[in-house]
Amino acid sequence: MAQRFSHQRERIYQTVLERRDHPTAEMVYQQLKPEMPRLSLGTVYRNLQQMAREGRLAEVDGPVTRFDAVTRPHTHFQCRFCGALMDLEAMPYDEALDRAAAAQGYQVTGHSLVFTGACPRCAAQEHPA
Amino acid sequence: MAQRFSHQRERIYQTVLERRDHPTAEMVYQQLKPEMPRLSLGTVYRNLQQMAREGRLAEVDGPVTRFDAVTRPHTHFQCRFCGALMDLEAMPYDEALDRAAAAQGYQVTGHSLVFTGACPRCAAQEHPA
DNA sequence: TTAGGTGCAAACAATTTGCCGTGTT
DNA sequence: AACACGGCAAATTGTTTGCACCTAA
Repeated sequence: MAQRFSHQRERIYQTVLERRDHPTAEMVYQQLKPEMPRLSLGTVYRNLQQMAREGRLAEVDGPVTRFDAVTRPHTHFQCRFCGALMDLEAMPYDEALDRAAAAQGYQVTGHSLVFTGACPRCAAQEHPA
Repeated sequence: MAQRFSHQRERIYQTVLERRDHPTAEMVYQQLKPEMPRLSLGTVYRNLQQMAREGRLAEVDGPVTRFDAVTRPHTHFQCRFCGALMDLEAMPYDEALDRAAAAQGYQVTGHSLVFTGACPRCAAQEHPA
């Protein structure tokens, strides 16, 4: 019943932790394949999902699911030009938001806040709104 | 080049508009099939996507994409028990949020705010936190 | 008449699962 | 030894696309 140690799982976790770009299962797989040639994509999916269930990783949903090793509440920014998903500092209203939602009759356990727009790099190029 | 009138598209739009549960393509298809037996799921996907591009509908992403006829900024609540996705009144901090994110160096064009927890109905049943 | 729209089926892409051998405890 | 884990491939599921026909303008 209890969980056992697994070399693969630890490397998968470290990969998500070290990368700051909230990788997808495929991205993790591609990165690890060279050093673990027998690794299978199914294993990556299974472990990411398992760690997400346990709260060791956070899932960020979208057309393709991304994973985040930062589980404390924070905010994301998605660039609609390059597609990158990056972290933002916590919003000043974080707790106030949960309270406001709770006031509408819901039991709130958390929230997800994602901003959309142009990241500094893409904005610097030619991207007229 | 210009868009033409299409009976199917209008019924698809009305369906999303009338339902308040942010239906998926499949849900729209199931609802319309009885009255339009020759309707195809591909057509539903094509039209939903087209209307989303035009801004006539909003896309809410997740493992399965949902569609929303309310395109003015507002907030969603997702129940983690029954899976329902419902509207919340606008949060009091809506514009302040965009300003806070912009202060971190991004060109913000919008945001998505989704709360998670138990909806009133599920909370009323047996769902200890 | 002439694009745009539709139905249908095949193609795709992301993710899950069954099976069976392997590794941790 | 027991049972979680991993590899592999097949199966599911959500979504897109090619093509020939239909229809609004």
